[in-house]
Parts: sequence; C-alpha cells; structure tokens
Amino acid sequence: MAQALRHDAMRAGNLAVVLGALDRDGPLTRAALAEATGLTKTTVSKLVADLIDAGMAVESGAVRDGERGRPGVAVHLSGHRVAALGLEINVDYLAGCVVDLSRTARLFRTQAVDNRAASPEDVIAGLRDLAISMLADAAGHGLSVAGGIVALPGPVDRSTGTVHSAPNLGWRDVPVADALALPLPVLVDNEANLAALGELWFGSGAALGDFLHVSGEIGIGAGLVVDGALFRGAHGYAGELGHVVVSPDGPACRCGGTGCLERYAGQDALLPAGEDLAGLVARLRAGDPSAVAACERAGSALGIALTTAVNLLDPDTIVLGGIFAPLFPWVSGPAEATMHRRLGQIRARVPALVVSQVGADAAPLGGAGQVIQRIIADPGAHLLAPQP
Amino acid sequence: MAQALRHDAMRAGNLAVVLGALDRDGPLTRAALAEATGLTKTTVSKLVADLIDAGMAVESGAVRDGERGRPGVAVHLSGHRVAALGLEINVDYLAGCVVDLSRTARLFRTQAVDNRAASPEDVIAGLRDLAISMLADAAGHGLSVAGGIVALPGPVDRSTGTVHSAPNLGWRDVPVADALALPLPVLVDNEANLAALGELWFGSGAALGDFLHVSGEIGIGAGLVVDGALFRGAHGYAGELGHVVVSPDGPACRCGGTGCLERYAGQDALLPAGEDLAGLVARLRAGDPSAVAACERAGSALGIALTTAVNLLDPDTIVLGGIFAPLFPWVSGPAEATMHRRLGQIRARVPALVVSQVGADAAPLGGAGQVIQRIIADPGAHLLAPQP
DNA sequence: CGAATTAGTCTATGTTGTGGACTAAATATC
DNA sequence: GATATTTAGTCCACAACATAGACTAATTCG
Repeated sequence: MAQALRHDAMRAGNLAVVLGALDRDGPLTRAALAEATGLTKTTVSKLVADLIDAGMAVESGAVRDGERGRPGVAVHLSGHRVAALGLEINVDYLAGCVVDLSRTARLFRTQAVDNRAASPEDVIAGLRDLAISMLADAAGHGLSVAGGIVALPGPVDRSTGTVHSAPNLGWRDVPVADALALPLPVLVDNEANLAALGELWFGSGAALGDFLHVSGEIGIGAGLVVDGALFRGAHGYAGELGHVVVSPDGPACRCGGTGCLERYAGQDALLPAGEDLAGLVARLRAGDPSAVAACERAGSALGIALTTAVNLLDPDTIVLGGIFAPLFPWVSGPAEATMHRRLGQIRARVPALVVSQVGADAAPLGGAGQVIQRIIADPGAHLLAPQP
Repeated sequence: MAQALRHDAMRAGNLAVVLGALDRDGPLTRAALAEATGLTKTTVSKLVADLIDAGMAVESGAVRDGERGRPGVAVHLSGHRVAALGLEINVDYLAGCVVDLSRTARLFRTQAVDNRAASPEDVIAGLRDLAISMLADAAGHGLSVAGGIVALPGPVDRSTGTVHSAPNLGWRDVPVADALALPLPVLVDNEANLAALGELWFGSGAALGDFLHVSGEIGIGAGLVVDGALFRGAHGYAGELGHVVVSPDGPACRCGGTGCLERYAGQDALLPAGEDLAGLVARLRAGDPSAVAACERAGSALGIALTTAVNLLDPDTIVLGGIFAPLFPWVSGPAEATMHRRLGQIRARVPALVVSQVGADAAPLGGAGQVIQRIIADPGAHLLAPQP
C-alpha cells in the first residue's frame, strides 16, 4: 500500500526527484532543475545543498551558453563519494566491480576458478576475499560503498539472500548473502536479470525502450526491462525463456518437458561435444556448412520462442547476449525471419533484434547499477555524514 | 519521472492512503485508520472529514467491540455519491454497467444487436443511447458518474481512445471515445484486459494473487494482473495468448503463422460449423466422445501455451474465462496435466487453474472498476463540491 | 460510583515548500 | 563605456500540512 506522506517523506521524495533529474538529464543549473521538476528555485537550492553536503552532487564551472543574463552554475552527479559493489559467481570464474554514483565503472576484478569442483563454502570464501580487497581499493579511492549484489546462475530468494538451486554449480539452497558476511548490505539476484539491467545502464540503455534481454549460457534466461525496472512475475521466476515450448514433440529436456528452446539453442545443443565457443565461431567464419546449419536451426527455434515472448510481453526491442552475442551474425537472421513471418501481420512493428553492447561483465555491472539505482531513488536513506 | 511533492500533493497522497485503507480493510474507526496508516489521529480526522464532505465516505454506527474505553465510530466507503460507467461493444451485443465507489454494481443493461452488420457510426450511436439512459438512471439514484471506459474486442490506443483493429467487428482505426461524445471523460481498453480486472474486483479477486486471466472468445486473449494492476507491455499489446506457438508445424492461422493456440482452442476450432456453445456443452454433458476428444485436444494445446506463459510471466494462478468457463470441466484436466508434466520439476509450485467467477459482464465491470480504482488512487482530483 | 481505558478534538508548534523581493553577473543597446 | 535588460541564485515572510500532547467524551472494570 502507498505509504503515508509526512514532511520527511516529502523532503526525501523531492531529494530523489532532483537527484533523478540530474541522473537522467546530465549537468543542470539550479534554475534548470527548478524548471524541470516544478519546484521553486528556493527549494531546489536547499535540496542541492544537501546533496552536495552528502557528496552525491558537485558544482562544476559556470555555464556560458551565450544567452544574456547571469550564467548558472552546472550541478552534476558526483562519482567521488558514493559507490556500489557488483559480484558474480559463475561456473568457471568469480567477478566483481565497483561502480560509482554516476554509473561509471571504477574497479574490475575477475578470477578464473573451477567452481564446480569446489564446495559452496570455499567458493563463497573466495568471493569474500575478492570483495574485501575491492572494498579496500575503493576506500583508497575515497569511495564509500553503500551496498552490493551477487549475481548467481539460478533462481534466488531475494528476501533471504539464498540461491534455491544452481544446477550448473550443483548448489541447492545456499544462503549466499549471509555466508559472505560482508560489512555492508548484500542482496542476491539472478544472473539473467542483472545482465538485462547491465545492458540498460552500461550498454545500449534507454535507447532500447522496454526490452527483453536474452542471456544465452548453458541454460537460456531472459530479463524484461519495463520502464527502467525489471519485470519479475509473482515469485521472481519470470523470463525462463529456455523452457518455452518450441515444439511439443521435440527432444526431451532435463526439465522433464520436451522440445524446450534450450534443446535447440542452448550451449549444449550448439556446441558439438569437446568444442568450445571460440572453435565454433572459427568454423563459422570459415564458412563450415554444418556449423552454419546448426546456427540456423538454433536461430529458427529462437525465433519461435521470441515470437511467443513478443505475443506475451510486447517489448520494443530484443537484445541477444551471452553466447548469442558472438553468434549474432549467424543466429539473428533466421530468428528475425521467423519472427517477421509470424508477427508481421498482427503487429504494427516487429521488435528489432540487436546484439548486446556489454561484455561478460554485464551481470556484476547490472548488480552494482541496481544498487546505485536504489540510492538515486531514495537518497534520503543514504545521506552519509558530510566528510571533511 | 517521479513528480515533485508539494503540500497539495502530500495532502492528496494522504487522502488516497486513507481511502485506500478503507477500500482494502473495510469499515475502520479513525483510531484504527491512524494506526494502519501511521498518520496521527488529528490528521486522519481531518482527511476523513474531507472524504465525508465529498461523499466518498460515511460514518456508520459506533463500534462496540467489547473492549473497554470509548467506542469508535466506523467509517466506510460510501457508494451513495461517486460512480463509474463501464461499457462494452462486442460482436453481438452492447452492454453497460454503473458501479459505485464501494465497487457494488448498481445498474446493468445489455442489448442484443448484430454489430457486424452495422456501421461503426451506428453501433457507437446505439452505445451512446444506452449510456445516456444509464447516466439518467444513475442521476436518479443520486449518483455522480465520474468517468467511463469502453471495452473493445481488439487492440486499442488508449491515449487517443481509438481501436486499432477489431477483426471480428471488421473495424479499423475507429475513434470510439471521441465518437461517443459523452459528457464525461471516456477511455477505451481491450476487452481481455478489462475482463482480467473484472475478475480481480468482482470475482475471486485478491485471493488469486498475481494471476493470468484467459479470455476465450473467437480469439484468445489474456490479461496479467500484477500487484493489482495490469501488465501491458511496451505498447499495450501484451497477453496475446492466442498467437503463442503451440506447434510450429501446425495448421495455418489467420495471423500468418502456423500452429497458434487459437487454431487448437479458439471458438472456431472447438465448435463444429453450425453448432453453438450451448450445443457443445449439451453434447459434453451427454458424454459424446467426439466432443470430449475435441476438448481434450484444446486443453492439451492450452496447457502447452500456458506452460510457456508460466515460464515467461510467472503468475500465482491462472483463471479461465470466456468460453473456457462453461468448458472448464472438460478442458482444465488435460491442460493441468500438461502443465504439471512440463513444469513440475522446475517450479516449486505449478499455478492452479481456476474457473472465472464473473459472467459475461466481466469486461464492463472491470472497466468501471478501473475508473473507481483511479478515483480511489487519487481522490483529490475527484473531490466534488459537497452536496446539500 | 470512581478508576481505567480508549476515541476523537483542539491548540500550539515544527517542518517544508512558496512567492516575491533582492542581489549578482552576464549580454544588449545606446 | 555607461546603462538597460535579462537570467541565476539567495533571503525572508508566509502558507500548508502534519505533529505532539493536552483535553473532552464515552465506555468497561472493580
């Protein structure tokens, strides 16, 4: 239910309105902020002063726009103080990044390890070491890290910070957030969801409108971004594109069904035993007919599943990430052809397929960005004591 | 973007908080309201006084709850003043209803006509007559109708009040809201969307959690309700369940694709030429094997499509409405079996299939309820001058 | 019947945003 | 180059709203 509004909520809300305007529309003078938000110049000045005290905004020089009249002082988001930590546990690596309030990635770290061979405790201890050292680095840069999110390859319970099952890691019900025991609030989320947010803030972003981000890995997940926020469904398990039915009489899937998308376009279906992704791409570049045919099959199946997704979710754009990013030139054509054949008559516009602009770090970047997003949406709760 | 909060917005917001609490939690005393909302008794008293002046709330008698201390005065939503109009244009009938603020249906009217034979202008003129006479009736009951919504069997542009295409009526780009020219604000929406909202407010309602409401008519639409609001997608065309791919090599569909759900479970697929729904139900009751087999085929196909919908949308419950309501006993079993087979291993809980509790009036009821919802969410904008 | 308890109102007060006067700093005009 | 004009930002008196706590009202308990 909507919360009761008291004076402090009004102030917190207006602080968020101003910070949000700075985030969206770049550097703005106080006068421009007043015009954009509908608040008076007086109020904006007071709010901006608070944001500057908290280290969330800074003044840059005067704006000489050639107009006559006194020039304004541009104010923009400050990346000097507030930051967030994004972490990822995946099958063969750990990764982390620190992103500042202006959504600039400040630190990166990746560590190749075989997490299938190790126990969850050891993996989490390794991630903890990586996180602690990044926090120290961040502190060295004067950054105060307000929170973190761990990206995990499987369905999670966000309220308890637990990963329910991560089949590719062999994990079940691991309380990742608690076990990490970092000295800051830590959340968990699904890798596919966070990768979608990574694309929003560190990739093609707002130009995509509402988009569906497809993460091709061993499984196939998808994250739908609507109005700048994830659509999660009732229990947080929306976007399971991998088990959308492509052909009800198709081959059996590990989920118990038959003919799921994963059996046609998942990593195991695309890569012959023993070959890795780089090998497949090399064969595709060389024009190997069997590799091209495999991608065509996968692309057509993907087109069927995406047709269904468009009918149900109605996105503006569809972004292909994960293994589909390097395979995009060979997969997107057949998928797009299928979609146009099936949707062309009933939709005014068939969503375009585009390739992800973020690399392997999409998930931790999206996680850190999500924390930043929360801070911008409620700066009042994160007003730090002004530093000397 | 979030709006700037000024004093009037704070007041309007708190008015909505109080009215919303009354809507959800039935009659409450001012003291209970203060506790529930977190506002002080003073503030609640002032807000309640405004709501009573506006005719949106009334005091009922004192509450004698057996506790000691002064008994409170119960306050509840008043249905005496504010109301909303729900209208529907469909292939063979026009319908309208008036719903009051407490979401009680006060007036109903249905008119059987063959709208395929008539021009859009004539159909709209007929609906206008029906609406005007209902408004007069409502005024006779002392009701002030704040707005209306027209349910239409096809995709609409809600911002312009236009229906893009209604294939079953043979309409294209008809500006329904403007053409109606009623003396109150009129919106348009898709029939399937409004039927889902009808189920929310006039059927099983909140007990369903987040649910997908399937409207089986000639086409098959679906509306997803998340957190008490419709999920519409980027352009408002989400929920096109009818063209979800059930079998990519299936029979050709009028949409240009093949093997869409509509070809297996739409009205035209279920009813042999010349038979109507009542006839099919009679044969099913009599145990006619070919009728039962047809429902089993339809149910299995529906199960495939719903499996996909669950994977992508993750609802708590699935409600079957339209023609699937009378066919529920014969269709739901095969659908549920298919869903369990395909989802049982990867979901902790497979959404239950339930039958719609609202009859044919679901769409106009949902439309009127939507208007009421908007009033409750922003009573400040609808504060009428106090009446003598 | 008086004490205890709870509901609701009343009054003084505090927080927040507003509106307009005011100062500051630039360009345009003569 | 002096003055008018324009725009940015601050200051101050004021208005809107919610709050806290005193107060009155109406009930049950002993």
